[in-house]
Amino acid sequence: MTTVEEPARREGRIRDAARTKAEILAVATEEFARAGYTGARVDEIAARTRTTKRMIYYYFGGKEQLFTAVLERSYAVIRHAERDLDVEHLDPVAAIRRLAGLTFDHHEAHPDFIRLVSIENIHDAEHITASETLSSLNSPAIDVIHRILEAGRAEGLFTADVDAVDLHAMISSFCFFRVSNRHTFGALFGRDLTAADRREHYRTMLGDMVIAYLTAGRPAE
Amino acid sequence: MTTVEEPARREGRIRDAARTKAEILAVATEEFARAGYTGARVDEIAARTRTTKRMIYYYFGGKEQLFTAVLERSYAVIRHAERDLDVEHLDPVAAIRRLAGLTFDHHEAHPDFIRLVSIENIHDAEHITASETLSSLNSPAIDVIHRILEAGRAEGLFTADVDAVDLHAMISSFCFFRVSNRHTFGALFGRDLTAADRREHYRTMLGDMVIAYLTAGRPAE
DNA sequence: TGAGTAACGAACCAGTTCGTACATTAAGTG
DNA sequence: CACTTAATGTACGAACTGGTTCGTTACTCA
Repeated sequence: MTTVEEPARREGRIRDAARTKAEILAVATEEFARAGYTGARVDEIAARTRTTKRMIYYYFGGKEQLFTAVLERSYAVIRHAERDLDVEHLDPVAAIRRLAGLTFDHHEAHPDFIRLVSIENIHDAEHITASETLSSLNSPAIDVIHRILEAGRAEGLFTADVDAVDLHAMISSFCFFRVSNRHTFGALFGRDLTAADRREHYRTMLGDMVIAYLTAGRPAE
Repeated sequence: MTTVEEPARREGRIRDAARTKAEILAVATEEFARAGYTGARVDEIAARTRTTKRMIYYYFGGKEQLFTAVLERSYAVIRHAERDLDVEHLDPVAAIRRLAGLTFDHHEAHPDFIRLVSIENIHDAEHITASETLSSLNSPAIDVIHRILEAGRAEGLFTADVDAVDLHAMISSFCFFRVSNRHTFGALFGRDLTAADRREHYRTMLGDMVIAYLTAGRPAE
């Protein structure tokens, strides 16, 4: 152990700034999502890394900036997924249904992201507000929805003149709530909203709801 | 100050167990909602009370039990409001619309409760699960929805055979999200979902959405 | 090749935080 | 009025926590 090196084990372990930084971010994402901002421990994040706490401060500056970096990376993933939506070749009804379905899938696939957003809301979105990267981040999804809605109205399919941002809020709220509130909802109503065998049911329900809203004759107002 | 009593000031200050307990609960509710479970400080709660930290441990046992007590009291308020729903004298469509409206109003009126539920979800609802009071708490709202749906189906008004719990999830998700995620949503999309001048717009939108879903001819399935 | 620098680690520190031991006092009760 | 007990306040401590200090090592480029 003194003179003999263990090449396989030590490989790539030393002097890799990008890797160290990425590893800290990955572990921090898990830890913040698990325990909340205040509940997350810098020491714990460091311990689960192949480096030390010193490096967290070296690369990120502090706990607050680390959390902001975690949020920035997480939102970047979403933005990336939204850029690949590719639904505008479909007819408006199918396009909206597919968009809602993909939003549904994405929320289900990223529960850690949902938790981070919940946590950030508990802290009044102060990190997002302070981050130039995030506050100037336009969602491609809004543009997609906007164009689909216009096409749908042009074809006389959609009677409701909904705003794209509002529709996005409507779709997101169901997808988000289903994941974010699954624990309290399950405990209080005895129903697991994220149970695998009800997945298709809720996915369809969301699509039905949105399409029904967009295609229904507006009620008296 | 030594012999002369100040009746108005000292009135009801000493030896009032019920009052001390209630005051601790009220302050703790604010503090937990403000800072989260881990972020809330027992010392801070005590300081904002007319009593000391000793009393928190005397009456509640510890931070964890105090948080559970806060949740129990908060949910009791909801349950109480739900018992006074009184919408079943209306026709099914009006009843659902009114129920959705009242749910909407209740969420808007109790942002602290929303935050507590978000916080409890971050902690996987472990306090609710452990509390007998809460885990055995049936929501009157579900029964109300159930009966309205049956009436609506009997009258041939509602074509969709939605489950009451699912419809409750659908209504709640929008009401909840609008309050819980207002900070991140506002920061990212530049739209304040809780702005007073858009309140009626969203209230109507929710009602339209639910009714459209319930009355629409079901899509191919 | 050797000096400069980016990357890294161990140990430490000052302030905080939950919880408790101990002392005290108001209010019933016989 | 003694006497018991529920209710309350003070002071303290052990463990934790974010952040820092100081020193070391691998890489690179003149």
